[in-house]
Amino acid sequence: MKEFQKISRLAILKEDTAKHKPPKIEHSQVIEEYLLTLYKLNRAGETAKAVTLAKRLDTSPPTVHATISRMQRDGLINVNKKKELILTNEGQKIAEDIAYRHNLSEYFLCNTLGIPWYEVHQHAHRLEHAMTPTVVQKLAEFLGKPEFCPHGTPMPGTSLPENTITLMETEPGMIVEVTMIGESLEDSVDLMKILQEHSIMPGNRHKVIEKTDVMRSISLESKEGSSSLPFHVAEKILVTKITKD
Amino acid sequence: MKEFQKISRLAILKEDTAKHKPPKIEHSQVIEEYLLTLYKLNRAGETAKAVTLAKRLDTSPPTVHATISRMQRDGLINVNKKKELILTNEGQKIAEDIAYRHNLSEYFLCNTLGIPWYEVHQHAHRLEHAMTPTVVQKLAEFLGKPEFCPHGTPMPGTSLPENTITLMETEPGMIVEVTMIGESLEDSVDLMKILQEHSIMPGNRHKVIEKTDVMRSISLESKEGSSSLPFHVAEKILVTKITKD
DNA sequence: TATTGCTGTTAGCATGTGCTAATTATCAAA
DNA sequence: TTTGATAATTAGCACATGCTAACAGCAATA
Repeated sequence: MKEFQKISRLAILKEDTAKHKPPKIEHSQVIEEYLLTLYKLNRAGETAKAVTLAKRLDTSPPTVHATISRMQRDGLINVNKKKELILTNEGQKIAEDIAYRHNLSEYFLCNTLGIPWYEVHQHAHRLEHAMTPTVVQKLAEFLGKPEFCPHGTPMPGTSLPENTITLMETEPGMIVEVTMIGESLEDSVDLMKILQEHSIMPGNRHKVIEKTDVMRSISLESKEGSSSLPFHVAEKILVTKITKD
Repeated sequence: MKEFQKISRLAILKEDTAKHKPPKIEHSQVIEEYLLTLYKLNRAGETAKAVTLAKRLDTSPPTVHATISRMQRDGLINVNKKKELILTNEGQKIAEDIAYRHNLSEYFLCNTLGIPWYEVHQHAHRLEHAMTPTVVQKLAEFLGKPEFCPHGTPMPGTSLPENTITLMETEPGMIVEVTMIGESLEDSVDLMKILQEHSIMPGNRHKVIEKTDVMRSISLESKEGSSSLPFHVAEKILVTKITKD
C-alpha cells in the first residue's frame, strides 16, 4: 500500500511537470472539430452532451461516443455524472487556439481577399486546421491583430461589450446596433446571405418595429429597408441598444 | 447478350459524360501528397517507382504499396511493366491543382506575410490541402496571378526560360542568374538557409569560379561573397547564362 | 406505476493509413 | 548462369474514424 502511494505521487508529479510544457501534441482534424464545437457551445452558454455533438457534427452517436472516449483518454475532456462534456484546461487551451485560427482566417478571407461575408465560414473551416504557429503569428500581424471576426465573434481573450443583448430581448421602438451573428447561424450559407441582403451585419443599425408572438418573428427597419426575423434566429443575434427611438 | 451490350454502352457513356464534369471527388491529404510527389518527380525528369515514393515520403514500402494500389483502383495512376508509376489524366489534373495551391501559398507566405524564403515550404505543405477553389482563385487575384513560387518553380502551365541549365552544366568564368531552386532541396530548411546566406536565390547573379572534381564542388562568387556548392546540390539549381566573363 | 421516448452504450463491421517481419521477384554483375 | 542486392509483395497487426443494429438506462408523462 505504501508502495502504491509512492507510485501515485510520482505519477502525479510527472503529469504536473508535463503541464508546463508547450502543447506539442498535434491533434487530428476530427479532434480539433470536436474541441472547437465544444468551445462554441460553452461560449453560447449551452451544456454539451454527446447528442449535441452528434447533431452539430452530423455524426452517428456511436462514432461520437468512441471519439469522446479517446478525448477523455487523451486528457482533453472530462465527463461528469450528468454526462456533460467538460473541456480540461488542456482541451480549453487547444480549443481557443483553433477558434483563434478560425476567426483570423475569416477576417483574412473577408477583408483581404474579399470573399463574401456569408461564405467565409466554410473556407475558414478548412484553413483553421492547416495553419502553423508561425503562419498564425505572421497573419495576425499582417491583419493588425484584429479582435473580432467578420461576424462579430470576439477572438478568445476578447469580450463583447457589457451591454450586449440578444435581439429577442429588445422592445419595439429601440434602435440597436448589430454586434455579433451567433456562430450557430454561420453554418447556413443561405441564411447568412439573407442576413446580408437585409444588412443585418455587425456595425449596422436597425430599429425594432414589432415583435409578434403569432408570427413568432421580429420586424426591423433600417436605411436599407425592412426585414423580419423568426425568433429562433433573433435569439442568436446580439446587439447593443443605441437609443429608445 | 443484346441486353448486356446495351447496358455496357450506357455505362461507358455515363463514364464519359462524368469526365466532363469538374473533378468533385475529394482526396485525402495522403493521396494529395503522393500525387504532388509524383508530379514533382515527373517534372524533374525522374521516373517514379514505389521505392522512390517510400524514400521521399519517409514511409515504409508496404504502406506505399497499399496506397498506390488504392490510387490505381481510383484511377489516379497506372503502373507499367517496369513498375513505373504513371499519372493518369485525372491524376495529373489533380496534381497540377495541388502544385498550384502549394506554389501560391509559398508566394503568399513569403511576399505578403514576410515569412523567410527558406521556411515557407513547410507551412505551404499544410495549407495546400486546405484551400477551397474559391480561396485559390481569390488569393491568386490578390497576389496578381504570380507565375513562379519564391524558389523559382513555375506554376503548372508556365515554363522556365528556354536557356535554363543546371549549375552542373556551367563552366568556370560564366556569369549566371539563378532561376530556380530544385524542389527536392526545399525539404531541408537548413540547406535552404545556407543558400539564402549565400544569396543563392532566384534573380541573383553569380560567377562560376571553379569546378573541382576532387572536392566534388563548384565555387561561386557574387557581390555578397563567395560560396561553394557540392555537386549533388549544384545539380538541382537551375540558372541562365548571362555572359562568359 | 407503467410506458414511451430520448440518450448512451455495445457489438460488429468497413476503410484508410501506418508498421514490422518474412517472402518473392527482378535485375545486374561476377 | 548463378548470385547478390534491391524492389515488390504478402501476412499480420494497430489505430482512428466512420456506419448500423441492438440493447440498456433513465426520466417524464400518461
